[in-house]
Amino acid sequence: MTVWVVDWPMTGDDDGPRTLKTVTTAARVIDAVRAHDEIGASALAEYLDISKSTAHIHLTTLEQNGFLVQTDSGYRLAFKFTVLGEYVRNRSPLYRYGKPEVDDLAEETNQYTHIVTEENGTGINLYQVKGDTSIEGEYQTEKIQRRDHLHYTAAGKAILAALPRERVEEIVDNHGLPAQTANTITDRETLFDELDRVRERGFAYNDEEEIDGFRAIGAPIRDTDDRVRGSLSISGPTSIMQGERYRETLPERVTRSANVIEVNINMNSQS
Amino acid sequence: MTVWVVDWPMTGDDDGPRTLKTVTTAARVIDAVRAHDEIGASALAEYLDISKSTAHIHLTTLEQNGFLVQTDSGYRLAFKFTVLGEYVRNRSPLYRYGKPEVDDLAEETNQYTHIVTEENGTGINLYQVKGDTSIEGEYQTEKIQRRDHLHYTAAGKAILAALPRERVEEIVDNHGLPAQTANTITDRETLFDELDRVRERGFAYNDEEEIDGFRAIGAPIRDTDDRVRGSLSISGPTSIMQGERYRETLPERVTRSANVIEVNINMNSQS
DNA sequence: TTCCACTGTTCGGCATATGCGAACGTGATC
DNA sequence: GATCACGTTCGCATATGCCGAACAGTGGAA
Repeated sequence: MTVWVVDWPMTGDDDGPRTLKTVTTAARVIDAVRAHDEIGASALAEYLDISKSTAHIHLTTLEQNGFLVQTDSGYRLAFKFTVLGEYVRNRSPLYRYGKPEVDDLAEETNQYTHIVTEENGTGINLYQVKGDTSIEGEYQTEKIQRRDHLHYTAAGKAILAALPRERVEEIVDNHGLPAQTANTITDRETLFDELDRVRERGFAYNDEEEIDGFRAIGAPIRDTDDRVRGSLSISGPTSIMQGERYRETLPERVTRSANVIEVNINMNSQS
Repeated sequence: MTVWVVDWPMTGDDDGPRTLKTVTTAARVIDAVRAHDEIGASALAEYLDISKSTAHIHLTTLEQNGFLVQTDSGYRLAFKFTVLGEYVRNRSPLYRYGKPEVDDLAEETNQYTHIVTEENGTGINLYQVKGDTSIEGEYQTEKIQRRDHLHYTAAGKAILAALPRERVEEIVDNHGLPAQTANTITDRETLFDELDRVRERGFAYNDEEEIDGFRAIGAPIRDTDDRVRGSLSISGPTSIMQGERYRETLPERVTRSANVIEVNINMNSQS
């Protein structure tokens, strides 16, 4: 039975390479603050099983360095993360050249469109636009704030299919194949069979594997060296994702956009 | 002569409260990686004046904890920052309730519109939309990736005017009043006079104080307790920011949107 | 090819910075 | 006004972070 980490893979303190215990603790503090939205020294000490004074000095140190801000009732993550995060996002050619294409695609199809990349075996939602006919509510805005498993999204499967098999094995080892719906692929061999089909087709389907009643189509975006940089995907309720539109029209459209992004990235290619 | 820190205020290691030296070093590593986009152990060691082995263990520790990723030619900031940053942004009521209003305002006026908040005495660009008639190019996308001084933007001055005087003094002490253009206010008393006028009017002007040829109008967004949460502002070339539009129409429109945001925040007010 | 110069990586020892517990200060709540 | 819970400070013992030196791997130059 494999065990998978829910939030951030490998929170340090392994037996592997030498690491700095204090820094790892600081990272745990950041994750704890994130998990609680807002937290004080005492609660943090209990949560992380460290002394109150240690919790306190970690909080104040992180505050001094701009990672946390103190409010009336505790500490929370500072906007420094937003600024740094926006820098990281804009640094990525996938985002820079993908964004305009996502905008076009969303407007044209009126569906929820997003661009995804992979880091440490999980999917990062780099950009997304909801078309008019797509789902409403909190779902979309929340999605970009978290990492997703790759095996139950169209974007994720498009990426997995483009990775070398041993890398996929490693990812499955680390993160497992948790089910989201009854359709989620939870078996290793079934997943590899599916990835074969994705490679044949050139794009991936997600047929109610993440959310009941929702389908998606994802196409990979590759390097000149054929390494995946990420993927482009489009999703919506099954009611509008069916028939020829689902089998032909949308896949072609998504693949075309993915190709445009590839070309743009590779034209302006450095790094 | 006061000295101001350009990037992140107070990079720890003060004589003030006890802080963790190792964590502060890790923070310096993060800033260094950010400054270089990508960096290796040797270069980092030289840049931060630490030993190569220390640089190495810091890099690997931060990588283990998901803050850095290793590439062919060094380490760079990971998308973890993007995910955390997006969480922080969405956590902010100012962003959640401000975004739709910014979208409306930008579409209606066709100008560059943004929402700003303050942290550690600098302005954070939470959200921005460029209208059709606004400036083109890299400027807009870059702005959200950095912090700005508050004294030379309309949004910033709107915030400063709503802060208690001692807080403004403190901010000026820490960050100074560097000039951006010939119009930038660089004198302390002139600034306070200007802030008085902003308070009288209820909104702030930026008359080519940040960029030559560009004006802006900013209005504060307040709490129920009258504490500033941030501000809303609109900017554009002087050619379309003049006459009655500049003196009356736009200020009224911006102030109205700011009020709408205030109401929405305070209606759903917690935290 | 061989050499060199440059990285990244590992190791052990010493100094010290870290984490703890206990004590203190402070503000709320009953 | 007493009690509680929290944030904060203090000294101390020891774990641990930092260093220098040595080792390994890589790429280029001759």
